[in-house]
Amino acid sequence: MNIRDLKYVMAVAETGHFGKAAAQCFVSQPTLSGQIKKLEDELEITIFERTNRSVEITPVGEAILTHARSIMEQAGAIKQLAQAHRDPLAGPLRIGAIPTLSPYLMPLILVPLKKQLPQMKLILSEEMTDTLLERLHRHEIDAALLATTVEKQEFGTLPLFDEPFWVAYARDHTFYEKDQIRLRDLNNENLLLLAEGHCLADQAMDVCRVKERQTRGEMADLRASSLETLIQLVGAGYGITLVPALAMRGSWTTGSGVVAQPLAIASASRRVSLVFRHSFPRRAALQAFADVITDNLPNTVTLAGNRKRAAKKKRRKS
Amino acid sequence: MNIRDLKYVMAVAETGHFGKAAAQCFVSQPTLSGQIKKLEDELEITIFERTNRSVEITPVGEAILTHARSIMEQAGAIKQLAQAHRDPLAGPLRIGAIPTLSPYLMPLILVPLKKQLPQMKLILSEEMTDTLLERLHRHEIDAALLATTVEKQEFGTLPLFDEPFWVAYARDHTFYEKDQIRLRDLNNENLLLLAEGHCLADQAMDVCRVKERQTRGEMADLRASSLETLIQLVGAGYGITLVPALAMRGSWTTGSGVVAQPLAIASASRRVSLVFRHSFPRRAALQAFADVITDNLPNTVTLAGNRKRAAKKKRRKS
DNA sequence: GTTGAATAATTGCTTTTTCCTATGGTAGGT
DNA sequence: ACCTACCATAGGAAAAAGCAATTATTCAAC
Repeated sequence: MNIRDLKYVMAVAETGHFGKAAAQCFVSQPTLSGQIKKLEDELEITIFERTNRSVEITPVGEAILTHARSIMEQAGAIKQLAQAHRDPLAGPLRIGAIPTLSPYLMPLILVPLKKQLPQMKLILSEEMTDTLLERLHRHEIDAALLATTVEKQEFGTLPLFDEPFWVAYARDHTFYEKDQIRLRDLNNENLLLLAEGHCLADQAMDVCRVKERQTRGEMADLRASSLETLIQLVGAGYGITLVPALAMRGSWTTGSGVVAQPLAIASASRRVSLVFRHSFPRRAALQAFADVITDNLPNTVTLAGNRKRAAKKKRRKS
Repeated sequence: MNIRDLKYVMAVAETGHFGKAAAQCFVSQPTLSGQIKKLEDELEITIFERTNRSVEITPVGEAILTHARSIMEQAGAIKQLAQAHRDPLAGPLRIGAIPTLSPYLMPLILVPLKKQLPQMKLILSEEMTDTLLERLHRHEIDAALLATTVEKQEFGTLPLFDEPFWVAYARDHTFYEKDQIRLRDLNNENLLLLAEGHCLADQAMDVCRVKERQTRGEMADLRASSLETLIQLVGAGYGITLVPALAMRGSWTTGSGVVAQPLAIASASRRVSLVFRHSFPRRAALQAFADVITDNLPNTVTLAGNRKRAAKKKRRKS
């Protein structure tokens, strides 16, 4: 059986005429005749009772017609589905992001995204790097916003921007007097960290040249579960910490008694990238999404690699 | 698009493996690969995201799968429908019969029919010859039991049996004394007829060698609308009439004051046939139906042409 | 780091199916 | 008696689907 054959049957049933049905299907009359006959032979039934003068559908044929119509509907639905999804920008894009990035980056891009790619729908999730990679592997998300380099061949990477670390300390801390804070200034401080698994914790230790078990001070075992909590600990005088630049736009920056300033350390930044499966088919959607991000970043971060900051005014006019 | 292709897609989705899917569909892996690719090209979408290691269906693919499953179901339904109707004896047979035959023949055959062809369903209608032929032409019935020969090329005929006419008269009629009633005996009688359109009326006139307008006696304009009414008129002494042999089994034969006996006229019979469209596909069903009729007739009628009366006792044993 | 196993894609060729043009045959109408 | 309208058939060309063998890639194991 064949969808085409069913279309032929429907045409004959509709027109009551093999010739007209053939024309309607853009084939020759013998072709249509043959296909109908083939189908009848295959099913071992007579669908049309025909004489030279008339074509009448049999009761069985009538019953078949009902199902044939349903099949044509479903086939049409498939084509429409394909049509709708053909624009790779359309359809939901499942994005995961790390917790030290997501709450600060998303507010920056959601509104412009709506404007620039209205047909794109985002499904966001917020998890730590390892979890995101696992979910990416399992096709549960389509791409992940990470701040670590990923080596696995399975994945590809779209570098977005470099995000400097700032040092955060309580207003009454001695750092408040300094113009520049250098690496050696950090060495004597109690570096507060996020919980294990957060890449920010590793990166902070990396910048400060400490190893996992060397965390100093009485709060060595105290690790915050979120960046906001971490800031509160800093404000309470438990120590200092490093925060990514975009987090400076968080609500905590005003009236929390915590001050932050850039570090005078060149390497003190993390590269944020969009990581995806190489096999993911909608590369264009990812690229468009990445472009929206890089187009809408504040100057506190540096665009990565070959990216240029877009001329925003010009874009708005067009 | 093609039902086969959808089956391939479903197999891949099910197994997550092109090779296994191919085996499941009894084709080679390259064949299946090629067809999937063709379908993807045709729809301009990616249905499966594949690496050497894994095959994952895309969201679009998943959506398509739903419709594909529905299509497969409908296709299966069509095959089942065909299967059910493949036995040409099965399925309803729409039979029309003339009013002077139907009420007397049907009681004889309905029970044996149920026994011999339990899968056959009859839809009966009772109308006069012309109406039946008209309905046959319009495909409203599949065959007609008639007592007239039909010339139209459109129709075919299956002769069944010859049914003699008997003469019916009131018990106090002079015929009651006669052993044999011949043509000349009829000539002086008032021949009562059925209403116009009934073939029996024409045939009775034919047998008695009278023409339409020559009907004799005071009741020339009185024509009965049914055979039962006709008999009542005979019983009331309005005249005589001819009745077909099978009608002798009717309820009127006892206690109505009407007597019937065979005519001593060789040609005084009508041939009952099954008439059908040449284009009607289920010839076997008609033949089987005809066989049931001829197998279950009383000896008052003579089987037509090449038909033999079945050995009933033997048949019952087997 | 090289080899091996697994697996989908590609290639080249064969078989099957579909399609078209031309022709045949039949029933109805003029 | 011819003409017309119509579906069926025949023969050959084109397209599609199929297969076996090979290639390419990636993961895993030694």
